[in-house]
Amino acid sequence: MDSISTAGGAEVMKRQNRSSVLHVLRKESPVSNAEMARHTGLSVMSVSNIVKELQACDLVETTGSGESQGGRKPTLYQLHEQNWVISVAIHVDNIQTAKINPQGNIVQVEKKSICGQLRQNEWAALVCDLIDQLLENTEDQARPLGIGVSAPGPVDVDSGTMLHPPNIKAIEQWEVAALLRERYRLPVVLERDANAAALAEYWFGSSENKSSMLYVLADQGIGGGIIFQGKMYRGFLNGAGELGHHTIDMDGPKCSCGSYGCLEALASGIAMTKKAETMQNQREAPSSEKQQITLEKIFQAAMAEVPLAMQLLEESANYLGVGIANAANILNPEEIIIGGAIVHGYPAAMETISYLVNDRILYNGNNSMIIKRSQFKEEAQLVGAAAVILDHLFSNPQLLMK
Amino acid sequence: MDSISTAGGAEVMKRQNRSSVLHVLRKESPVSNAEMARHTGLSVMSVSNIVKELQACDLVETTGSGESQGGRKPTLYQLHEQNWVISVAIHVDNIQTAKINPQGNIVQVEKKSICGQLRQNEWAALVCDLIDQLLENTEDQARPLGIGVSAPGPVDVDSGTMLHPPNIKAIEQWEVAALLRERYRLPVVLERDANAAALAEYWFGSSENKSSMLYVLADQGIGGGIIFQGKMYRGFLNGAGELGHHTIDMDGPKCSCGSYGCLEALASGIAMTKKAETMQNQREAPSSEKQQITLEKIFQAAMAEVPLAMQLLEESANYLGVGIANAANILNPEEIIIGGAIVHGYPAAMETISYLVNDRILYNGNNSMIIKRSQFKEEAQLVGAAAVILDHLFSNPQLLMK
DNA sequence: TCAGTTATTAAAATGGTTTTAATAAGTATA
DNA sequence: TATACTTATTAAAACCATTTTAATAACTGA
Repeated sequence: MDSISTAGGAEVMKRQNRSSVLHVLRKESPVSNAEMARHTGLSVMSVSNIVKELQACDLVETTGSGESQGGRKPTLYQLHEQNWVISVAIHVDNIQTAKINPQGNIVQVEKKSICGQLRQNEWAALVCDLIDQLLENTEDQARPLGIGVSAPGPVDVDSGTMLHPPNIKAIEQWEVAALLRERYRLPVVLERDANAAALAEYWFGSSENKSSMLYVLADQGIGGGIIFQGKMYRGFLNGAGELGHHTIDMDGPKCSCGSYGCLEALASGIAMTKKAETMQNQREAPSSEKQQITLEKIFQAAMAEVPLAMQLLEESANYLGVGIANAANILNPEEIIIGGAIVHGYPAAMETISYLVNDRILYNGNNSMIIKRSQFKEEAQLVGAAAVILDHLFSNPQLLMK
Repeated sequence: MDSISTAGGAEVMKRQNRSSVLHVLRKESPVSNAEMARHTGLSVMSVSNIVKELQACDLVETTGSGESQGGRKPTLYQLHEQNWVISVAIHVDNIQTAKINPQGNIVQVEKKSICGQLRQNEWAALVCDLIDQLLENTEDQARPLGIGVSAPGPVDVDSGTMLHPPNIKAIEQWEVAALLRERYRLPVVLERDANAAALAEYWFGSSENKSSMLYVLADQGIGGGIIFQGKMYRGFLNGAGELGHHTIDMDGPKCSCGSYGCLEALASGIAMTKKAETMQNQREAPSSEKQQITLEKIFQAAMAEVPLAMQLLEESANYLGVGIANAANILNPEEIIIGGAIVHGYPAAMETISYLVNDRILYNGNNSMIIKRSQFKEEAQLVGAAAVILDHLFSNPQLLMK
């Protein structure tokens, strides 16, 4: 059976319609039956029945009644606020877990920093510990609905496996989804971090919910996530959106990936600190006391208007502008959201980037493409992991109901 | 109503199922009811009924019976070969029209070269003339099912309007779809040329029908089309796939689009001829008789192993390799097909490009990404326009079935 | 207060799909 | 050659989520 096809009988229809209603509830809530009917194209009666079903499963609640549109006041509904999912964000140097409700609000967070090299089973133990902490003080009525995991790429989404993240040597072929599914008996979905962050922004962040969005994560490295037709586009091997590793200067410096002149080798936090170190070495005697340079310090220096720092950041913004314009010409998204430390630590970067992208983009009738800074900062992946599992559950409502 | 949503009742289900069957008939024919049921996920009974319906509309025909799989021989079906659509390919210097059947075979072609500047209404008259010629000697039983039009971008697909093609000055805001729909009383769809060529390759060409494909058209200019989950991805303003205008060398030459170092400014046919002219001028006295350089002549020179020509083409292939690798890292397609004069006039380009792409691509487990040369040459857009209208009809079967 | 609008609900009708069961037409093996 | 087993097709009945129709509820504005 073709996975693309949506053919089928009443069962398929039922699933699609419940999925549609759930997605509308998430996007438009609080919302009335009548309005949901307009959004989904279903009859009011069907929506009414479906909502009643969802209420019976404690997935939906009433939030009072809305303004009259000239007749009887509508009853408004939303996804039940007390429901929550478990969200896990695996980073190179820390792990976060959280309870997050369907509105994308963080109810509780647990975090653990990681010093030194951990083995794979130590990572596993840590993740489970943090989840257990979330579950401990649970006198909630509501059960967790599922677990979403965000992790550095590459990942195999289908099997829920972390493959071999370049900056976490000890992890290889870790079937994290299977582990958690087994242990907690819940639906589990794994997603690459930039994709998760993209979905966080699309669902709960600065996105205006256009049908296509490019999310760029500009931090120590540079990655991205793509939304096509309201859904995440992962590509063949979950490698879509790796715009950090596209060449914008064929004569540029060598990149960690082996190519030359990649955006990441020119504009990333790592590239900037490396460049700053080189400049420092040139100016001071090699034997003198060296100060450890970090991205954070570059931001601070720029805030203090140190010319070299400002120049470094401005250069980075320039490269980002060119690179993002490239991606925009290939993808032609309706909306671009830029997140990560660079645009938050040096807000002026957005101006440079916006200018360059608008200047270099081929098709942009009436300058209608939107380009914005992300709403989420460090918590992007965490909220994103929640969005990922919620998306999975809403697209497969049979996992939630009955 | 959200355009993304597939919610609805029996009517929606019916349309989706007929659409699925039609698409399977196109992809897998000749094919039995039972096999179609497996492909679509529908019951055999439903497929049987739907096929019977399609037969009644003369859309499907039997092609005898297939091999036994251990039981009764299956009756095989395919889309009726005698049906056809009208295909129109608008190029900068010529117009082609054709009758094309659902198997993608060209039944009849008409072509008209264009010398000098035509006005918009002259273009219109010419297109209609060529279509009329197709319809003239029609003692066919079957009527044409619809009209597909391929044209240089930018185009507005929704309204079927050619906006302002940079190389056809006289055309601006030409509502070509409305014109043809009015005149011939048939469904009409307009598509950008590179997208049409991409669909031609995906449906009828070298594609192995993976779920995602990047098609690159490397000719005088450089463009592209993207297939995503088996469907064309157009982007916001139908501008997706414009990888000709992404920068691969920030210090590169100025491009016609205003940017610097675009792939098109470095690797395209126009870029090569320009470069060849410059070299010629440097070597000869400016007053001497100059030979007009064309892309075709460069290919011939390379065939004759003239070093300069070979170097020019090899350089172009190099740029293409880098540019396509960039797009591959952003899109991570399962399959890349490269068409246009450059890879057909200089086949060795494929080796260079393949090598570079495979070398520079970030995620490519087991080298499983496919990279191939296109099957279609000049006729790509023409066949593509047919694919585009067929796709439209198959996705909206109510247009076909009474 | 009455006419007009919007929202919700109940019961019946609808309509395409699936199920069940029967038939048709092959293959493989003894 | 007969028998058992497969696979494909077809007909009638059952199914089931949706829509339709009609009635009711609740609010606005003149």
